[in-house]
Amino acid sequence: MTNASAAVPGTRPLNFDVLLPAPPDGSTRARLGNVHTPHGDVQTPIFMPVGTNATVKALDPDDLIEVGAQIILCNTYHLYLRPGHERIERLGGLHKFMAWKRPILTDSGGYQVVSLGDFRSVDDEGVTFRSHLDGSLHRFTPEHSIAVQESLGSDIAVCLDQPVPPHASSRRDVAAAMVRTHAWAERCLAAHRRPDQALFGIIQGGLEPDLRAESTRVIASMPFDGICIGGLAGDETSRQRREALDVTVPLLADDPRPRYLMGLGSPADLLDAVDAGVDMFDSVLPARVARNGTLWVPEGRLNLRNSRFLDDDQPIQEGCRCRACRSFTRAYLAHLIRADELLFYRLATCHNLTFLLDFMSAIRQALAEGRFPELVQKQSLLRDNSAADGLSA
RNA sequence: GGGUAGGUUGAGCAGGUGGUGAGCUCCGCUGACUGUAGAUCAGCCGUCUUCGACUGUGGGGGUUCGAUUCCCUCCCUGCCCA
Repeated sequence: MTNASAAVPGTRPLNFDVLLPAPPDGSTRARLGNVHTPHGDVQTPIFMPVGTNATVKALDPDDLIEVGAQIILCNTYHLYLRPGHERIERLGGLHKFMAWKRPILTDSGGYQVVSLGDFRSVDDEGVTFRSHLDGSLHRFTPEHSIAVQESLGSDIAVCLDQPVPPHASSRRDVAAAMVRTHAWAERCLAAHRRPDQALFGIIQGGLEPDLRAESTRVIASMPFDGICIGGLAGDETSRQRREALDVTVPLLADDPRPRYLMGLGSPADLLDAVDAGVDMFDSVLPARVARNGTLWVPEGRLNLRNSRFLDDDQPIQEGCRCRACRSFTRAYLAHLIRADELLFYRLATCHNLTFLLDFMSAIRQALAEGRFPELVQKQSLLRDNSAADGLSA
C-alpha cells in the first residue's frame, strides 16, 4: 500500500511513494511521501506557491529556489488568454518559457468558474466565460482544458471541474455540480494523451458528507495519478473543512495516490489538513497577504502598514533565513511599503513563502521523527493563547 | 506704494453671489485577503455622549430675522506695475 508505482505499473508519468504512512494508532492521518515527476521529486506534505501568469508575483526562479519551492502551480485559464498556450508551446513549453526547472502543476481553469462570477456560465458541455482582459467570449470544455494543459507541458494537470462556494449553494446545486464534475473527469481522462504528464481528478460535494463521500468514491475509482480535494478553502469554517476532510480521507486510506487540497494556504489551516491526511497544497494567500503588508511570524502576523513599525529596528523575524530578514529591519520594510517601492513586494513575498515552506519542512521533520502529534498539540495551544495564524514548528 | 487673483477640515481642491459647505483626491489610521480580474479592496480620517448632534469657509466689525455669500477694515499668499 505504500507504493503507487506498484499499484499503477510503469506507464504513469508520476509515482508517489509513501515513505512513512499514517500510524495505525489513529493519532493522525498525516503521512510522509515523495512525488516523482519528470522535473524532479517533491517531498510531501508540500505547499506549492502559485504563479498564475507564469511567475510567482515579484519573484524570479532564483528567489523561488531560495525560499525552498519544490513545485509551483500555474494557471491554465490565464496562460490560455495571455500569452496563449500555443505560443508557450512554440517557445518550448512552460518550463522553458519561465525558466523554472522544477515541477509545475497546472490548474484546469475550473476555479475561474467560480471566481469570475458574472463573466461565466456553465452547462453540461463546459464553461463559457468572458475574458477578464478584453471581455471576449471563450469556452472551456474538459477536452479543451486538457489540451491546453498538454500544450503548456506541466508535470501535473488537473481535471476541469465545477467548484461551488459552500455557503452560497443549495444541496441541489452542490449535487449537480458534483455530477457534472464526475462526467468531466471521465472526459478529461479520455482526452488525456501526453505520457509524460500526470493527471489528477477532483473531488467535489461541498460540505454535504454523503455527497463528499460519493464524490470521493467516484473519483477514486478512476485511474488518476492523484486525487484533488476541491471546493474547500472557501467560505467554510475550519471545523467544517476538517469534517469534510474526515469524510474524504478515510475513504482513501488504502489509496496510494497523493491527496491534494486545492487552495489552502494559512499555516494553521495547513497543519490541520496535514493532520487530516492531505499531502499537497497551493494558495495565493502567503504571497497575496505579503504584497498587501501582512507578514507571518511565529507569534502571529505583522501588518507592516502599522505605524508602530516605523522605528522598529528588528528584522521581521529573528533567526529567519529569508533575504528580507537577513538584511533589513521592520522599519525599512515599513518605509518601503509607504513609499510604494517595488522591493517591498519581493522581500515580503520571500519572507512569507520562506516562512510557510520552512513550516512545511518542519512538519515533515516532525513526521519523520514521530513527533507530529505533539506539534499539532503545541500549535493548537499556541493558537488558543494568541489567536495567531502564523505558526512555527 | 499701486493693481490684480486668492485665503474652505494635515496637503491639494470642488462647491457656495442671503436660508442646513463635513464632498472629492492625496496623506494618515485600521482591517480584510486561501485551485489570483487582487502591488488589491473595505472602513475611518474636525469634535462629541457617533442610527445622532455640534463646530467649522483668514481675523475683527457692520447690514440682516438669518452672512461662507453683501459692506468696511486688518492680516497673509501668488502674480503684474512702480
